[in-house]
Amino acid sequence: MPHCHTYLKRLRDHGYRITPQREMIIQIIAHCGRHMSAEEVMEKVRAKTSSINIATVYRTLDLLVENGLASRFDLGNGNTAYATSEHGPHIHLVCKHCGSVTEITESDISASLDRIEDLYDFDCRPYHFSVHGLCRDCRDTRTD
Amino acid sequence: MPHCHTYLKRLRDHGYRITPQREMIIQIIAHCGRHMSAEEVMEKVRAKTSSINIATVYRTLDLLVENGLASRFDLGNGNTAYATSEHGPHIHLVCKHCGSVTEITESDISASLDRIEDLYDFDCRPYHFSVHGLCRDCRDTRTD
DNA sequence: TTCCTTGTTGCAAACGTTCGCAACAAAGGA
DNA sequence: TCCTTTGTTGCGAACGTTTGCAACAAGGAA
Repeated sequence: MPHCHTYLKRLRDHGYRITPQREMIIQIIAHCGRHMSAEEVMEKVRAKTSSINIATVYRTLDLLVENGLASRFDLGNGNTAYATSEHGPHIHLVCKHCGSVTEITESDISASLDRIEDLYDFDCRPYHFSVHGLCRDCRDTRTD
Repeated sequence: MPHCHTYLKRLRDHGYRITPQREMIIQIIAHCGRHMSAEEVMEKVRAKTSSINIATVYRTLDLLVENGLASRFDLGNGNTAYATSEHGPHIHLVCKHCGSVTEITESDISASLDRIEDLYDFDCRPYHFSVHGLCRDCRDTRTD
């Protein structure tokens, strides 16, 4: 459900300027239902227009993350992905073997987050959060 | 409690060769009680001997992580740290504002890990695991 | 509408990390 | 002991990402 104008409004309300580059990048990640790497966003940009600089793509994605409009995920092996945060926090199970990513809901771990807040007086903001391990298929075929 | 010879033996038992470079890197991270970045390891190396190549430092740290002798931590803002895994899994609370790192024990979140395993049939291996949020001091001084 | 302020962009350089490759050397066998 | 095999190293190039800076342009004021 893309709401590009909502994202743009939020940015404008925060005092940021709306540029053609930002509009295009927001449109791309809002319309793409899944998470994307910066390089994938770049490719979509190139397909549409005379290429935006890659530094601008990174800066715009960072801007969205900083303002809570998108999430940044560490997919392991050094890869980073982004997605709009329409559905609240995203928590991922990343398989160390095959790299598959399973999305879970925050409520599945809320008990532990509450416990951490109580014990350590630490305000958990798990907007991007990955648990690394082995998915069922990979666990069945290896033992380490 | 450094047990360099234990680490070296484990590597040899796995079929890896023991080189002066590996001995030195293992000695450095085993004797340093806290987590270190690759660059910090490199500095310690330089202080002791005619510099080992940085690529060798990264390769050795990766080797230790892959063989369960060390852990790799994502400290947020793109920084990565390493530490020997003498005390079992390390779970960190990383403050998004000041970057402070608080170590917690696995038992604090074991209930959620068990729940994830049950619900998603996913074998959690949280040897390196970070929860991002705000520490008490930073939470008290800002609201976002 | 035009002007001005200042946030944003593109570029190029730099960063931390990884990779390919030829030279080297650890470890086992003769 | 020396030889052989092959895993490891150092080097340089490349990767993905971030940064500094001068030129540009969004958006408000006149």
